[in-house]
Amino acid sequence: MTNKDNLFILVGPTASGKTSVSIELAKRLDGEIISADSMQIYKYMDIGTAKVTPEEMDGIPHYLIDIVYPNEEFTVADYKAQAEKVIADINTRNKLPIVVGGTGLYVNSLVYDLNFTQVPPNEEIRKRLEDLADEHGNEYIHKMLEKIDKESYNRINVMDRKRIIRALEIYEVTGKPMSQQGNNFRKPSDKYNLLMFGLNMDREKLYERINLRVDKMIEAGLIEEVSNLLRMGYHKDLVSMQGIGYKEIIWYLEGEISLEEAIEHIKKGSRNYAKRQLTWFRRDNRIKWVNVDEFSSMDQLVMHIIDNSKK
RNA sequence: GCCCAGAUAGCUCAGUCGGUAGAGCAGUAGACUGAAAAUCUACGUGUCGCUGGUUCGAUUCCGGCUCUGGGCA
Repeated sequence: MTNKDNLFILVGPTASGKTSVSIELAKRLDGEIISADSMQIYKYMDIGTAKVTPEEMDGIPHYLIDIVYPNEEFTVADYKAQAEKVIADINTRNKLPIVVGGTGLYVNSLVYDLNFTQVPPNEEIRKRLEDLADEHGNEYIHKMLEKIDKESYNRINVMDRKRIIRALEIYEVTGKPMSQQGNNFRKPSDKYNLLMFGLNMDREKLYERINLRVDKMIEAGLIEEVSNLLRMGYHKDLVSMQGIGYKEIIWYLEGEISLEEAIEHIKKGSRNYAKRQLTWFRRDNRIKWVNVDEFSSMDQLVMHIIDNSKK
């Protein structure tokens, strides 16, 4: 009955060319871009996150980039809330919102039936459970989970401390097991007129592009970017500083590894990450995949996507 | 030219007192409910350099050859 908001989504592994394709798409579809990237939200972290530059944007509005300082907390729930607001706003102006990014959980927060309103992280509880696990082992807290939430206990591996703790935290705060919080990760949201496209290419080519891009980041001054962040007081164990490219350069700056080793680590980390991203997106069968290699020009590629979005 | 040491998984190497082999890394697949570039799980067949010999049986022992290090001339 009521017209649903439109939402166009472009996903893909790191270095697959999302940025340039999205800008081209936005120009031709009268769109505006919303990033779905858990690292590009941070200010001052530009080179290592391969953030769009103002020149590349070419006048297309971009949202959810540079929205917090590297020492600020930002979670999926924040992402979902802000992104939904921006999407609604773009729709009321009769423009097309285009979500672009590689962070699977962020994208899924928009396209699956999830709500994150119930239990914000509680550092006190986490610390206490963390200490318990340190003292008695993961098995101990895993057993605690078994008693209160069998379903989550079966789903979560003993070694996955982070998720065990989260499940216990939710129970402690609400008195209800995590598995009964009413989120349905498998149920697609019907909130939008949705179009999803995924960029991909041969694995070998993708890895070559990743390796090359890491070299370019170093040339572009990644080391300076990281030492500036440290100088500004952003500490190495902040979530933001755990990003690929940042933690490794910090190891190098602290003399733990050579620059060459750091670069290899960054390349490997990025390759592994790209693979994990693909695992995430492959399971969503709403995504129409586009093999970048099959197109000889950006123009052709973008036209192909636009043609397919009309069907 | 001679002497020595190697040659085993994509890489670095272990091993088989003779019964066709296994670690680390790389890689692959997967999970993901407020850290997600995080966190976690699973997955190891390769003419054991080539070629003869001994043997019921050789990647393993012996000979020759090729290649790679190192040394001596």
